[in-house]
Amino acid sequence: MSSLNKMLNVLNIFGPGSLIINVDDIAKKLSLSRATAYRYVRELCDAGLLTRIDTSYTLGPRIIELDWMMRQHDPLISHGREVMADLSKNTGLTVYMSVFYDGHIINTHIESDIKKYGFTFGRGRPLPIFKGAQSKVLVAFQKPNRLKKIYDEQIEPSDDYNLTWKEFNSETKKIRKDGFCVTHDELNLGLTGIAAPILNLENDDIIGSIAFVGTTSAFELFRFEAVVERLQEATARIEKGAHLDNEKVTDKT
Amino acid sequence: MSSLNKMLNVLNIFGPGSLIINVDDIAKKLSLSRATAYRYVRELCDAGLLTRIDTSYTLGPRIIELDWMMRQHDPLISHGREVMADLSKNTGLTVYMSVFYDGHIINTHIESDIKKYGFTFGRGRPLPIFKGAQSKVLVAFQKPNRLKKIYDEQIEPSDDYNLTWKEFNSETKKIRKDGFCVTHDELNLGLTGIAAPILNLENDDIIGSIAFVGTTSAFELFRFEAVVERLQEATARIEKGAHLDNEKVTDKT
DNA sequence: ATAGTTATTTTCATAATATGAGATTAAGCA
DNA sequence: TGCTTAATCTCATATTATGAAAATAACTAT
Repeated sequence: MSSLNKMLNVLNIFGPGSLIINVDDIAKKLSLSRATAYRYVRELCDAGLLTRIDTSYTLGPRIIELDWMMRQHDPLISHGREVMADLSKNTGLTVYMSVFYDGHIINTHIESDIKKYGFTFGRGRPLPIFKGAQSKVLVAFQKPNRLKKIYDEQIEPSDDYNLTWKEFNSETKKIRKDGFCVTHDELNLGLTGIAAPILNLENDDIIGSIAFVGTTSAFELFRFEAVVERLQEATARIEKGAHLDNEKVTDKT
Repeated sequence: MSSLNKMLNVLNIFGPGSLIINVDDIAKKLSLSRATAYRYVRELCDAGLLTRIDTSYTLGPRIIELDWMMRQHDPLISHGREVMADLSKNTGLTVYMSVFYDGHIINTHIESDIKKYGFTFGRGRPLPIFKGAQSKVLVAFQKPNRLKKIYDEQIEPSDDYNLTWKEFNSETKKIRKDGFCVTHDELNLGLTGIAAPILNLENDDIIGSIAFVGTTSAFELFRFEAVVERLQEATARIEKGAHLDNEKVTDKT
């Protein structure tokens, strides 16, 4: 194992339950000498990924700043923010934007009347790989070789799922054919979600998803087709916006 | 320079204007061989700090997830969120929470009617070290040796400031005496800010600040003392909440 | 599906540096 | 201003990071 790898492992020991750690504990947990632990911590502090609190260490300001930069320049967010706010305002439902990133699914933006949701389920909230409308859309639209990889690595070996490759394959095929996905009670009891993909217009790769989420009884008020239509209008607008950005960038070169 | 340092330098070249970079450019910018650049990028991708897009690389999902974790477990945010939302609702002003971190000042939470503010000035937005009410409060309440260090390293050498140590010292002393700070037009023309410190009740160290920000004309509506009082009620509540958390944690050990 | 292209990893010898134990210095605190 | 604890430095040695080129893997387009 390289020193680079060992140093980056320091970040892994920060989690709920241990957010502030002193150097001796870091050394112990990663089987490093005190001197080496101090060296790693110093490098990470210099980079801003860690910071000192009294005589212990915790995650640093650089993380917050980098996330801000990512948010500022994310074309999906900049084109989707207002669109999503409108959807939320007009329906009273919560609207999520989510992405697939290295085999992980996370929310990247939320628009909701309920402030608490923004805190708990907002940007950065990890989601299971194939539960809930967002996740399923994001997975279903991956390229065939990726789909297989996801199944082999994350669905098949997991106790949370009980899907044969055939079942998985036909479920994703249906989602691709429909162009959206509806789920009930998969992430939270009593909640329904409807998600649609955001595609890259140049090559049809999926780059994100938008979802309506609300109580199942709230959804009973709506005409299903109308909700899907609104969702797809929204994704279409975001797709076009991101596409235009792309053209501008490629023009420069 | 250590390999650790060189690897972490890769993160520095991602910024507005260059958010997606290919390995050859990384190698060139940091004077690394192709092989080494690939090695660094691989380590950073494995850690989730970078991620691949097509054949280039960009900041990764780990940053978003780490920020989410920091937000979830930040005692100031969890105790301040609702308090701040109430302040904002009752006044129509924007309410900021900010912290001092390694010589940098950043916003960590915002409550505002104006959604756009949340995007642009929200969590992660860097602030100048001694302009605006938040920054000034956060600096003024630092311990004397830190105060001197901040002046020497960031105020005195900067063209943005024209303060002698004596002036700086008396300005911070006044802020400490008042227990709050008011500024006009320092960050944005036409805006006024009022900030108060959030202190650690055990040792009186400053751990953050809360600020009202709004147009100067909006402030004319309010009785100044009443606004300050509301602000200090809010900081007192957050201080007590954080203090209780602390006691719980120390009880465990 | 397959060839052709480009991106990425591996190999290997060597130079560079990461490492640990203890000594030294700096920082924090009463 | 001392006094305690945290952090850095020193130095010899083992470890590994490095670059150039070759091998492989991942895409693309047919």
